[in-house]
Amino acid sequence: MRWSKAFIPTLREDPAEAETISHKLLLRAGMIRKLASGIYNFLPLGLKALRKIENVVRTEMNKAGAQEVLMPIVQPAELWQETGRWDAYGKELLRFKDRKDHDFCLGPTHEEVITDMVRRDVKSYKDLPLILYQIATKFRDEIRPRFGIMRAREFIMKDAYSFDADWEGLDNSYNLMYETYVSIFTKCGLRFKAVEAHTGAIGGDVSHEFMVLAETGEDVLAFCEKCGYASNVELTPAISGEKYPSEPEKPLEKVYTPGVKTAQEVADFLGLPVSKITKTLIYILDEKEAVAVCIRGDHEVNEVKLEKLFPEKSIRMAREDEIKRIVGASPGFIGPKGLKLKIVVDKALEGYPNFVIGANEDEYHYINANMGRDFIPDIVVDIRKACPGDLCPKCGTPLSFIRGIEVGHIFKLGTKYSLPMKAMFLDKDGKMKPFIMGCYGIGVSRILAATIEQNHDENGIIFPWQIAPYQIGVVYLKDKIKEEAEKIYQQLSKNWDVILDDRDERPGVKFKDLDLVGIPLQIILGKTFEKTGEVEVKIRKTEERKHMKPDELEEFVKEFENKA
RNA sequence: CGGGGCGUAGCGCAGCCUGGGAGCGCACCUGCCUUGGGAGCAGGGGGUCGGAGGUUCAAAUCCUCUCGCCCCGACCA
Repeated sequence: MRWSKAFIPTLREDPAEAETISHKLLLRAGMIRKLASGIYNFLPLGLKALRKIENVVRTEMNKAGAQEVLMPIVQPAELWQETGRWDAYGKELLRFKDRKDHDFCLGPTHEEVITDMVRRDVKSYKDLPLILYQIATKFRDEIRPRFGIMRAREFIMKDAYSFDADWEGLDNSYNLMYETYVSIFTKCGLRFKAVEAHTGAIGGDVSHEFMVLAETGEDVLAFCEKCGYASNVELTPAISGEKYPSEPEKPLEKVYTPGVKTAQEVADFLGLPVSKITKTLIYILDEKEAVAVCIRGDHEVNEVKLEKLFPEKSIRMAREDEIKRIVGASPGFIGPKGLKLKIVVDKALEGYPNFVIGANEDEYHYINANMGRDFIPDIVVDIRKACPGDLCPKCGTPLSFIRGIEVGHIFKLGTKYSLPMKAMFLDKDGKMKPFIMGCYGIGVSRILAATIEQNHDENGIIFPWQIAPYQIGVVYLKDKIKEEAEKIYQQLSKNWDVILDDRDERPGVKFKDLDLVGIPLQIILGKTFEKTGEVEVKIRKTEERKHMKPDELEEFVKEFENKA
């Protein structure tokens, strides 16, 4: 491609709408433009990068024996009603009616459609296992889209579904996909980690997330450097590494704590560490029952654990007015003593002597509270998020924590969809059985954003070789040497994606643009070329500059590619 | 859904409080000049000031409504 002919509208300044690095750079590099909130156009350069990612995904999926299909984005309500998700899915499912007044939705995921596809035509165990996938547009009407294509409403996803005759088969398919994902993300040049994960709206019991490690990630991962254990903190058992000193129980004392509400404020007011404060949160179950959850002030409630404690029930925090009505005191002054609610106490309070609790009376707390003496919990369980200082549930080593961007998620679904949709096959023993399913997603457009979050510097994007829209950029700085640049461009284009900056621009502009869009190798013909006949090769990532004769380039690029 | 902010040229913004010429920088076009890190000079094109209604002799500016976008919150009391 010649830059003079290319539609690559780069921007000198950061657009005001962008907050995160990847969002700013995608806009500035002329790869995407917003059409509406959470809905983006992909310009040529952005699409090219996307295609590169798709290509890696497709190649590896095919290698694993999966077969590509394409399913519609518009889906009939009937299928969603079969699994009950028409009602269960909530507002993220964008629904509408056609001219005949029939209900449809835009597909946020395709379990129903694929299950329907397979149940119509797969009748025998002989056709199993079967793994089908597509790379397609999804629509989820996110509550708050943000960070550009990182959390968009319309986005590109690779979703795969496996069908097996039994659970062993599912294990095989699942492991196969796990390995395939490892090679996909490795080939994309990403630093990532696979973690045990929460299954959420898709369902099933086992799942793993693939997380690209980046400061700006929305998820937190806990992992063990020693044994390799890793999980999303939503799931990590909280095992305290702290040993509480045995300390005689002091008498309970009510203290006046005017205007201090948060645990930190209470701690500061009383001159105690935050860990000595407890906070009591009120949750509403199924819109009728209230429960109190009591944890240390320096800990956080893990609502996924709460959900598991009360399966099948909807859970939300109580509003301030509800708390006043139920407890008779304001948030910030709630405590377990004398509360006429079910009281869930976090395990970290077991054996913890002399802590502070709210008095259930505005402006007052109790100090020197002791569990068992001053209040009796209904349940003592692990209900908090794991945090630094906690121990690995597998080997007891202190855990490490890191932020990540979820780019892949694989699930063992079992019969969650096949059973309600009556997707059955005839097994060896002559019996009808439901398919044992798995599903496997990769956020293709999100990988593009995640790649940039992980690979950039102050000058712009630094694309990994495998997914760079252009791998090589050729620049000449004087018209006199245009011919030579042209020759190099022609030559290298036979094997690689090359862009020739033939614009009538000053050198600075060309260099800035090349850096901004993140082309891994820059071949520069300027002063030195005129003098010595050697071109300069700049490696974007390391900023190394090498000089060589034009006929050495091909060999150099091959080597560079092999190391990438 | 709650709170906050913002909509003025392609992008970034000023002007609004205190009503009366629609501006600045970048980008774009023409010419000269320049050519190793987003040059300089001169000239030029481009706007229903998000939309509707109202107040006024007069509205980007004041009032009402509306649409869109961004941020925070909706989970730590």
